[in-house]
Amino acid sequence: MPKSAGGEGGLQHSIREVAAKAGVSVGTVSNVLNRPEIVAESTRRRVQAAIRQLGFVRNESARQLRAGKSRTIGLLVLDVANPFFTDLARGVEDEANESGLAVILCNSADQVAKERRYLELLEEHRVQGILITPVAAADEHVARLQRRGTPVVLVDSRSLNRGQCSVSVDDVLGGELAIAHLLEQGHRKIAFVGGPMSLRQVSDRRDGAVRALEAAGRTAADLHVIETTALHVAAGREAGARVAELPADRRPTAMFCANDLLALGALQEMTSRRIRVPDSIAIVGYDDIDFAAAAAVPLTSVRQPRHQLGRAAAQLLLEEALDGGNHQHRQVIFEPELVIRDSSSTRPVEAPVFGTPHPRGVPGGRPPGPAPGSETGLATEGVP
Amino acid sequence: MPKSAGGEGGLQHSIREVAAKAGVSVGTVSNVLNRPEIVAESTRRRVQAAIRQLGFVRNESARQLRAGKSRTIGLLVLDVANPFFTDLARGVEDEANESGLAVILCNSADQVAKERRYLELLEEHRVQGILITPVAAADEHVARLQRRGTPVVLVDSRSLNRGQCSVSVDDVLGGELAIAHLLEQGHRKIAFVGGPMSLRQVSDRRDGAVRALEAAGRTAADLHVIETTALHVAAGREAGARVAELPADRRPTAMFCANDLLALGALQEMTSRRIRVPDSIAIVGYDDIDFAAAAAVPLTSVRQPRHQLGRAAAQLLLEEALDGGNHQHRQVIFEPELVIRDSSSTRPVEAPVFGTPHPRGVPGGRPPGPAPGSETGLATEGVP
DNA sequence: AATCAACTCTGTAACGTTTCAAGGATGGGT
DNA sequence: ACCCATCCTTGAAACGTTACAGAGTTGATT
Repeated sequence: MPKSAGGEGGLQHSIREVAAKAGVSVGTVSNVLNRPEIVAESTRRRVQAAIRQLGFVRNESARQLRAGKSRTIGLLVLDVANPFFTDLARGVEDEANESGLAVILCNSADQVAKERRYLELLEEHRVQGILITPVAAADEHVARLQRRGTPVVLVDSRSLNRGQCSVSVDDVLGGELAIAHLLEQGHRKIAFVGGPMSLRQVSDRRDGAVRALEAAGRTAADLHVIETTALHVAAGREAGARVAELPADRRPTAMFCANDLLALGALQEMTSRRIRVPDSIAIVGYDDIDFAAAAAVPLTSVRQPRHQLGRAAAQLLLEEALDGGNHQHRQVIFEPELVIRDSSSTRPVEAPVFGTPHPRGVPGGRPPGPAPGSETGLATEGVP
Repeated sequence: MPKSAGGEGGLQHSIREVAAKAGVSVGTVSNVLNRPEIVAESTRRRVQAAIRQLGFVRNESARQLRAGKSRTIGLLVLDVANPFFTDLARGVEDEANESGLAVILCNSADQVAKERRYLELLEEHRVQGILITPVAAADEHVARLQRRGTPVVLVDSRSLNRGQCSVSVDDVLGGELAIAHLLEQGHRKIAFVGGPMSLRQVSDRRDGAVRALEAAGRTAADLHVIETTALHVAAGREAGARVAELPADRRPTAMFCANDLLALGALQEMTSRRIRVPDSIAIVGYDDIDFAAAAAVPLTSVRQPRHQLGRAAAQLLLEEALDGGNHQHRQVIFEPELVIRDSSSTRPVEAPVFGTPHPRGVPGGRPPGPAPGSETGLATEGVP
């Protein structure tokens, strides 16, 4: 017996020691582990007993080395502290678990360097595939990964060249919904808060805002763009301060924030300056995270199907990983939905919206579900 | 040349192919990868060129198999959707990254079964160590892991038998602070909302509440305990409804919730029922997540040093993983701090508390930092 | 010349699995 | 008695990496 003998006390045991203890060959132990039905009952029991007594635990590295693939997928997001991404992550996890895969969750924190490091790490780990919300145009890295054989699915992002699958929500439409609503409320001077513009989500939402303005016979110049360096609460507070400090005649009467964290930050700043929301300034957020409804002034927001986004992305990835060669890339696009609450509407909303867990059919909203023309296989996912 | 030759196009390349292309032995390639300084400059360059041309990526499984250990640590938390845990996770990640380790983040979602599965998975991956916030008394599993040689550090939890390192915050004290504050505000009928009681965090906070009551000459019977099945927003709403529906004479005038998610849920429920907070009922939360300050009524909460908790835990783990044999287990205990905001105080607070990112020196609070008697090496971490 | 040290490089043996062709047993049918 | 099928089990060959003992080269020193 190599290493320390018997008992549970010893450190790591190998399959070989189990074999020795049970008086069989290593091949048989492996069979007990992987295809127990082909080994005789008595032997199986003997081996299982040995496994239990030794406290044997498979070495996943060795399995993977042999298999050439790991039983893991990677998920690389922009910000784990943002509830949008944790909800998305849970969707991914649910789906992956059903296929017996583990998820390695990585946080690029908006940094290209971190993103690159994590992609490398995931590739070294030979993950089955990678779900990524790219920091900027990470096209080159992603393409290289794919050429080397790692499937990649873009999450909350769209594939321009159709070179990979992607799952996203129509951010331009989201921006339109938000601004159309504000225009309808009578606002004329509107600020767009968000950044960095290199994030597609941010620029798309701004583009949607512009489009809505133009549809109402106004121009892009009517949108006061306040670019932030990041999408968290602190940046929102800062942006709020910048807005608040504008001379009264130039100050917008409404802010459309690129995500809820910014909106919550802006809201905090306004409250602390005793600027009333929505009376003095209206605020609309984006994502409709759970905390939006619980905010100081319940937040109007553009809802995205986060959990489903994650599930759909994982599904596409698994499909590609299993199909192998003849895989047809697909772009799944979900539709966002406007949820109106107090922060943008002077008139009282009909019902206490924030009392229901999942408000639906709110005026101004559109039915959820993927946009026309998108994939239908997964599309039904969008409509509960 | 085995497999597809040359170019970046081919799939996965091994060190052997790099060696062939560069006209050296595999050993040399390995040296270029791991100790480039011992190989002659010209050879090194040739090898590096080959690596680049082939798009070679190390196989981490093979490295790990050879090394017997992976370059990864596991972090198993109760709820990734809870900002408390994501903030903690970022602390862990920061610390791990500095040592070149990756973090596998797992979510037990309060389920013993999931917890067990993930522990097994992490052990199979031969992680350097595991940081865990146990669901219940997971003592047995943890002990087994340790006997087999995987270091384990309990996070936000305390080691009873001193069999492992642990990092926690004094939850009993936290409970005391909360209730002492409510008593001082004149509340006499106080509800404690939280569950399941099998979570040590929950029962400790309740015990602290009881202790504060007793210190004020009252008894445990004065605490109306409302046990919830989980610690998320929905459970908080439910609990809020239960409280709201009590006959007026039996309804408490204050609720102390075991975490902020519950508190936010309770707050939403009250608001939607037009029950005024804090006038009709005061609410105190726990954790002081970023969203607490931005709530409908800014939430009084017991703050925990989340990021530092994560860093400290990772530090202890790495220490144990490297020290190997002669490691002395340590229990690091931080102190919580009460942050008073509108949800519990009828009198206006002195300053617009929710305007500052990190309110300090709030009346009723105590200085942060580890409690006396705890480790000092890491202890200083607690005081910025 | 012979010896030595300093430098590079090579070849091979692990690491712990899984897979698979081939090798026993066993027992039923002829 | 022989052959075959069936059922289990075995042993060895991968998988890609690293570590290490040893083999060549050089160039300087005796």
